[in-house]
Amino acid sequence: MVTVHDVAARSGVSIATVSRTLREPHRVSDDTRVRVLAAVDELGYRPNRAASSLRRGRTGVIALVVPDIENPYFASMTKGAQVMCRARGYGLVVVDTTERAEIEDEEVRALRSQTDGLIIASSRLSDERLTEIADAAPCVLVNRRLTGPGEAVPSVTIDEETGVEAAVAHLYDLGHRGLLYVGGPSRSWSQARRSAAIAEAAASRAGLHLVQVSDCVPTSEGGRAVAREALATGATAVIAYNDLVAAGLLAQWTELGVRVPDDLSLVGFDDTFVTGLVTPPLTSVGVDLRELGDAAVELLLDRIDRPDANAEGNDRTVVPRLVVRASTAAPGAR
Amino acid sequence: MVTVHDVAARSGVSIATVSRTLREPHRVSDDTRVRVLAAVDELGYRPNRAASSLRRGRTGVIALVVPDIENPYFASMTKGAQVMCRARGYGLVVVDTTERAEIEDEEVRALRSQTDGLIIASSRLSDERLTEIADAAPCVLVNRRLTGPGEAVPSVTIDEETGVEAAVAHLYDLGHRGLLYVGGPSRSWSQARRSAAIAEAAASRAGLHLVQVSDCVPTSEGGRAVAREALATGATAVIAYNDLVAAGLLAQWTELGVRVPDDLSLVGFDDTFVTGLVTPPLTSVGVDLRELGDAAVELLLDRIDRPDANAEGNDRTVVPRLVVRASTAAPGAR
DNA sequence: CTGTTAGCGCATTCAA
DNA sequence: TTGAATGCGCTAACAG
Repeated sequence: MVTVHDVAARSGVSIATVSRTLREPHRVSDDTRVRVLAAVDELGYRPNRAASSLRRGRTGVIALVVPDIENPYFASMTKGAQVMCRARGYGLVVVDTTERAEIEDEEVRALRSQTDGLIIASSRLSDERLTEIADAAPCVLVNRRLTGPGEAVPSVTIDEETGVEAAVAHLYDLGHRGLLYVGGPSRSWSQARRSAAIAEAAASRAGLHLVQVSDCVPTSEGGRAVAREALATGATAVIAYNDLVAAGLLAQWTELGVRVPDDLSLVGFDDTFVTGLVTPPLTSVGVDLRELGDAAVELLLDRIDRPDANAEGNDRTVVPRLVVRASTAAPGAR
Repeated sequence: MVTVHDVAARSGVSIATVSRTLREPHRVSDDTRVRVLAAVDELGYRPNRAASSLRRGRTGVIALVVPDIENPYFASMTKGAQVMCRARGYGLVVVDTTERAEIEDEEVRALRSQTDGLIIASSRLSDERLTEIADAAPCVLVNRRLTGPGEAVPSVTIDEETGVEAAVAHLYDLGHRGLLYVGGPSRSWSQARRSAAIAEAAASRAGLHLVQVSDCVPTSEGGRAVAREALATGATAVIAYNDLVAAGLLAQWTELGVRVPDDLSLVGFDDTFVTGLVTPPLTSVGVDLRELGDAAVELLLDRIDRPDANAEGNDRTVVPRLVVRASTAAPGAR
């Protein structure tokens, strides 16, 4: 292992100067700088992160906690976070909690003292717990906003209302009057918001009849499982909790001989790459997920790098857009 | 921050005993152990990883380097690796190289000195580079086996021959005689192996005519792009480089009015969750990807934990299985 | 079984 | 502009 001492010896300066050359290049003379950097290069020196962390009290690493990395939603978010971290010289450790609150709690507890900050996406934890955590370490929430005592916790959330409104408007304008919403897990914060937003968007439209099914497992299997029930509602348009559920519905319907969009229009959520995998390609509403990851990292790093910034104004809202593809059309070609 | 000193003070022992209680519980008396652990608990003490790493010369963290975390293939692998790491008390940092060799090279260079070991999946680097890397740090390769001087580098690979053979046999036995293989990027190690294996499997079967298309972009868009060309070959059965390509082919064919499996049988590769997203569900050949991640972590940690184990026998081959779903059938229902 | 002690490699005082 | 010296928190000898 190459250390500062080796570099110092090679370039004929002290270890302090080596360290300084790397951290504050402007504080050494041009001459020494080149000599030191040359030595660094020749020896292939890389500062030991553990030592540096110990001394500085910061690790240069942040953690991203997600429920399930296999879910395209979080995979894309992770990708965005990764890119931003690279750009800002931070390391990123990704933790998959397998959707379990205990694991999330445990991991977060461990992580907060070993990283410079946390991004917690779609948390399963209670408001109280999250407030505690944010109190102990820099923290950004994604898909969750705390109200009350924890409201100082910065967060990145999606403007579900706008997204839902666009989807409902789209279907309504096509002529649909019977609408079904296949909702996800009722404990999910996003689910609650989407469900409420859909109810509201529907209520404000004359003649639009809304039915909601809830607690669908948010996977394609979940979608398959409720496909029949969905048909039985007699709706002509269906909005699914996410693209995976939509894909499941679509697959099962196809097997049952129901055609989309001829017999039934279908809208997904999140606009993941799944939309392009199925036939017909799925109309979906969502944000650029990489951007979501990006934004969370940015918010967190700003927090860390200047902790004296005002705690207010630290929430970011991302507005989704409706991407119309081939799974929606006017009803009644039947 | 709570340190060993706080715990020591609280429990009336020395800092050495605190450390010992945590690392080698059997080497302290029952009495002290309970006292120390109680203090640890009350104070919420967690050993500082940076300090521990610095002192021990090990970080307790390994890195997993993948080309693209958004790819379901690597997402699933990551999940497996994550679970195994948790079980063995290691941290995992996942790095996405966005399919770029320079980034992979750079990241690996940085990572190898800051982690206890590396898992490099589907590397874009040259054999020479990989040999060098493995020389400098514990390293496990996934989907790549080095021959010659680097053959001591442990690896986890898939028995492509067996998988391909199963797929070809399945189609042949169904009665197909015109087979098309839509191959992936020619620089890919897996692609080369699959292509060769298919040629061989086809050659050994009387009357089977094989056509290969190569360098398809390994995404659903790539599949869509070659869909027409694939039809033009006149084949009655198609094997795609991976499930994404298969999904693309399927989607495009469906739009063109070609029915699967009635007009054409289709087999994917990797058996990812994409198989269940499309209609009809895709016959696919692949390994359990989580297991692949598991195996890689296990191999690496064994290497790390007992470095004196013989360097031989450190390769693991995982045998894929053919999962027959609804996208394959006898030809000529036409 | 337990305590004392000496660093791990680095960043940062403080003097020069 | 540079160098000498200190200690971050922890673990592993070693001594008792």
